Amino acid sequence: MAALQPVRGTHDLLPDDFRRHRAVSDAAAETALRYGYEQIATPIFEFSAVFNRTLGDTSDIVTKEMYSFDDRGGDNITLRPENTAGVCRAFMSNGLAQQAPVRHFYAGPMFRYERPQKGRLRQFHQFGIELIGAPQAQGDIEVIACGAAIMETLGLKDRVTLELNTLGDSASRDAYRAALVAYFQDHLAALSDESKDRLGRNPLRILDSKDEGDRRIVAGAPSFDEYLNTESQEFFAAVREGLETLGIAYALNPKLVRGLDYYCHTAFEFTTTELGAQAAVLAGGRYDGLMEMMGGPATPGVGWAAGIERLAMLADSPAPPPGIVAIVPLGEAAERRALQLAETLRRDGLRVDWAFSGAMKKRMKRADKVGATHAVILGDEELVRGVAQVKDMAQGGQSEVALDGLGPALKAAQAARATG
RNA sequence: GUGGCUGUAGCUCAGUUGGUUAGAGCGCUGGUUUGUGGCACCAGAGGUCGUGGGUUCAAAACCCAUCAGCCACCCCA
Repeated sequence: MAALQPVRGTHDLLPDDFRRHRAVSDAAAETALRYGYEQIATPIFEFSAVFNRTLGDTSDIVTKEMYSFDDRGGDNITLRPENTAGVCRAFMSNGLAQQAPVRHFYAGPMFRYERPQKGRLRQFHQFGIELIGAPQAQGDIEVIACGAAIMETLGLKDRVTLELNTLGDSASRDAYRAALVAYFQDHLAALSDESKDRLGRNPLRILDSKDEGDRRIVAGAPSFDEYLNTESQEFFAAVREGLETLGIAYALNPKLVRGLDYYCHTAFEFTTTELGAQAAVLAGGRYDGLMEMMGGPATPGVGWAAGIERLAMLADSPAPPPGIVAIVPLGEAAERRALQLAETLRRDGLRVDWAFSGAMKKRMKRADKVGATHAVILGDEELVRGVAQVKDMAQGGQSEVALDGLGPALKAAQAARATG
């Protein structure tokens, strides 16, 4: 293993990458704030039980993808593979039930030991929102609307589709699950090995199998509609009606299933066809049973998580930060003066770059390379007179400006340039 | 975890049926005289050919292993 290689499935975010990354999370945060959500941060690691209990002990995430280890005190710790469980844990730890309903959003790294692919990393970043303590369908609608608004802000509205399904309440789901298991048991021999395995862990997944043989069997499987009780049907109808009221287009996908055990009722996913197998770009649902699974009081919740890297790949590349200014001192005295000058300009709110060495030509070249709007040329002669030559890098023109008031002058010049 | 494709300078890639000092474009450095970038021209630096074995007189090219990326499955954001 090459020591200078990053760990498999991780990568560095260099300025260009990071700008994309930031553009996505900033846009999402700004939108979430407008929906009344506030940012929180939970620890990157939790006691393993937080995830074991909530994600279901048969899910792939828990059984083979968690980064778990014993710490020096002997506690079993896990690097968070997702953040909903952590947010719920925080909700209970901090007694936030008093303030319910509570609206939170988060952004940060998650860890899953998966086989890397484009848009699938071992350390990846999610942005997500959670609405806790709201059992009403309005909650589902709001949360989806917020997701849709973010897609729109990122310019992805026409490049993603919202897929929607209901998993019903736990009574409906248990009944359906039992019926499905019974049905598939009868056809066990014809099922693919993978689906045989799924039968024990997550039978709903078989419905979405890509295996030819499975599909034939699935065609005759009982349909969820027959098992959805009135309450669940009404709830789903309310969600759909709300989305229609808001003009949010969606496609019903009865095969849309959640991988994690805590979901019920609404399940949704914004998907794209532009990222290969990694189609889901923002996905979530309702998780009314989660808090109880964790040993707390029954508390309803809805939320979603979005893959920041995936969105960053789809969204337009943001422009680099504008308006940097380059200082070009000539000679030792000027060099010393430049130190102060740079500081002053920075306090005036300008972005300042300067090469620490090199002849004028080299420094001018650098000024050009970093995209400076202006070069502030400071030589011995200017120094005595308390002025600098300010060169407009785009126009090529140059004028003399007094060092006092250089900051405001540069800002004015940049502003004029930006508008003109 | 399963199957497949790929791996040559900082980047994108070329490298004929294994055969002398491994190439290009971009980028980088320096120069085209003195305190002025972009353009052009000239010159230059930079490569353990992913890594480790093996076959061969000879391997970047063939074989094996390993690591990494990518694709599909799987899983999911």
